[in-house]
Amino acid sequence: MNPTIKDVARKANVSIATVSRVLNNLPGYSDKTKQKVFQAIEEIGYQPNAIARGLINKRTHTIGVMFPSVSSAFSSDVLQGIEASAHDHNYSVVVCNTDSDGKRTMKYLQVLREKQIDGLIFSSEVLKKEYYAVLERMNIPVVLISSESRFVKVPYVKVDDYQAAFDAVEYLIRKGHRKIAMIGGTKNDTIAGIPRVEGYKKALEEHGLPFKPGYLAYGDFGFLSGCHAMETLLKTAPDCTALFAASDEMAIGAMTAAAKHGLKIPDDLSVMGYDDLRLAQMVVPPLTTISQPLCEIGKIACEKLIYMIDTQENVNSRIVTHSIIERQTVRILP
Amino acid sequence: MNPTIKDVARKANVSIATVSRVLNNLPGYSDKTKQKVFQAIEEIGYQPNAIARGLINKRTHTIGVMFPSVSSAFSSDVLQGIEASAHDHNYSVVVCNTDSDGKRTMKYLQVLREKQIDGLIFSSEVLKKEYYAVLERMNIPVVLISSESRFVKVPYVKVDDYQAAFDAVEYLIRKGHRKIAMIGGTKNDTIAGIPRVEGYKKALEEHGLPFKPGYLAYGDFGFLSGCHAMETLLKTAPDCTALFAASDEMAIGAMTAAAKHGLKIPDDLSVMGYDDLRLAQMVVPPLTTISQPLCEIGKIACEKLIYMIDTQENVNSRIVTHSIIERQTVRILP
DNA sequence: CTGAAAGCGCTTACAG
DNA sequence: CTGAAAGCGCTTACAG
Repeated sequence: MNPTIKDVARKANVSIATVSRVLNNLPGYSDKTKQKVFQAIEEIGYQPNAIARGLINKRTHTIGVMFPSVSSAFSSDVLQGIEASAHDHNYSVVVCNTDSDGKRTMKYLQVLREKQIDGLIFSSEVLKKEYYAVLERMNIPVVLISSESRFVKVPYVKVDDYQAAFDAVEYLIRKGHRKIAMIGGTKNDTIAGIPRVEGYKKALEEHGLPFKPGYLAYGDFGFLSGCHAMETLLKTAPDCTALFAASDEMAIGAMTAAAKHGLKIPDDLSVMGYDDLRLAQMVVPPLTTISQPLCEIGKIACEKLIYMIDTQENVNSRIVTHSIIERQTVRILP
Repeated sequence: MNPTIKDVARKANVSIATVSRVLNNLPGYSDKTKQKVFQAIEEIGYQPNAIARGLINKRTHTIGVMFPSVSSAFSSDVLQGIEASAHDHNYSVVVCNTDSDGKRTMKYLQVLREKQIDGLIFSSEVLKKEYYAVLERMNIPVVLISSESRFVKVPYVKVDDYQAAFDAVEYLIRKGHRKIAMIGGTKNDTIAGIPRVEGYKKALEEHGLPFKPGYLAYGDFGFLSGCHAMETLLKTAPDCTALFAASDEMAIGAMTAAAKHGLKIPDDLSVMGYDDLRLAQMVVPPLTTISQPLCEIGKIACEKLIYMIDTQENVNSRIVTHSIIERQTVRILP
């Protein structure tokens, strides 16, 4: 049995109320009692019971974090940031893997509610009405990562995918490319799929370049899908000089497929990715790509969440700046 | 204010004791009351408060997980497995990032204790005496991942690194290689450093091959260190035909460095990695490597932990089987 | 089958 | 400055 506040009270010869006061740094005791109490705590190795505390305070100092998949490079970097910030503020984080499954998500929302978490970070998925309904009943703050919700004003923090894709393609154009193909992510993905394709189209348009359907292929963000998409593009866009892929994995898949067909990168084909995974620096040649400050996104989201918990005030969303990491897969066209 | 058990008791016209009974599926009420209670629960949208429950039951259905870094490929895959298994058993998992820092670890141990977690999974680091001392006072079960502790009998689940390295090198030998170099991980790392080097030496020895110090270089498991180590080996082991690296990242770094010097892989140099990261399949040529079932390791560890929590019994350690993933970086020597 | 009451380990008015 | 007591939302003997 772990010692309780009663034990220290007895040991220090004071009431539990007094012990509680010194524990919580409240006013109302002499220096002498304070010493006595601390000594007693020391001697019996007392640690407060956060559960009992939580029952009264209605604060658990715990937040929930939901990812479609905790093991993705994206999630794990974001999680690292969240954890760091949470720890700084004395919060714990419980991780939930939704598998992008509605039932699982609802189940999780329920257990998080029962466990009385103080707030929730919801990442990389659309916040369905159904989810929001329970969040509302839980009456806890939520912040979204890489996602927005139109019908409610929940703050989000994310990169502007549309703009980032636009910038990537414009970068290619500035390097002299006119025939630029793209491999999009999952076709109807409203978060990382559609906006990036739109940014691509917009960049072409602004620079007076025609959009040709044959120049656009789709994958699912994964390596293999990048290989396949490249095979397609080799037929439908044989004359393109540059390629923008909506993920590093697809970009690398495309590079692999291109190499199989004897294309040299960047001499015969320039390639740009999106994500800046660790592996982007490891491939040959190293991949030029779009970088999102994932760890920082996690930190910012967590900070916003804790701010909302502490103040009960609302908070603004935040578009975080992406950047172009120049490496060696883009060639300057004369 | 969320509704409490009192509210449903009032609504259903029964005592809170009765509500509690139907909630917990205990015997002692008529079918009619059961219906009434469920109806009341439904109507007012009641959810039990796990904190109040935890205070009495001394069970929080929460486990802690400590990693040196949650964002590493290793940790995130293991975490995925842990989360999956925990969820299946109705446990939540709170993640802790120790940064391999003793103070941070102790701090975390303390908050986990205050939060009354039911058990702990401790990954990829040596369980110091200091840590174990608080764990003992917490009186909760612990299981280690990819780590063992000599002075206490805490169960672990891991791959046999010594054996895995041995197998890798033996594989190379079977393919006809006699001059095999190695890039070891962090030199004094007792978990993933030393054992792999020992396995390498043992395999050479068993096959009557001499161990030459010049054939062994050290890195820190990272990509860059692999590049550097390869540069060294090119001088100290210019005639080697095969290389075993203690991590995929180092293997790929070595491949990159070798390529810079005009070596073709696997024609001029065979390479074997360790980890089977996603990127192992993406490099050209795809890397032959040692695979650990990370997700499964996480699951097994979690299952063992929950078993210990439930039964209070001890549990055996588990060596999980690694495998050799044959891809295209090892050439058969005539 | 059902309820009143004690108690889990704390915090917080309230009274002195 | 200090303590007795109520209460947070539950569970669990105990009595009926």
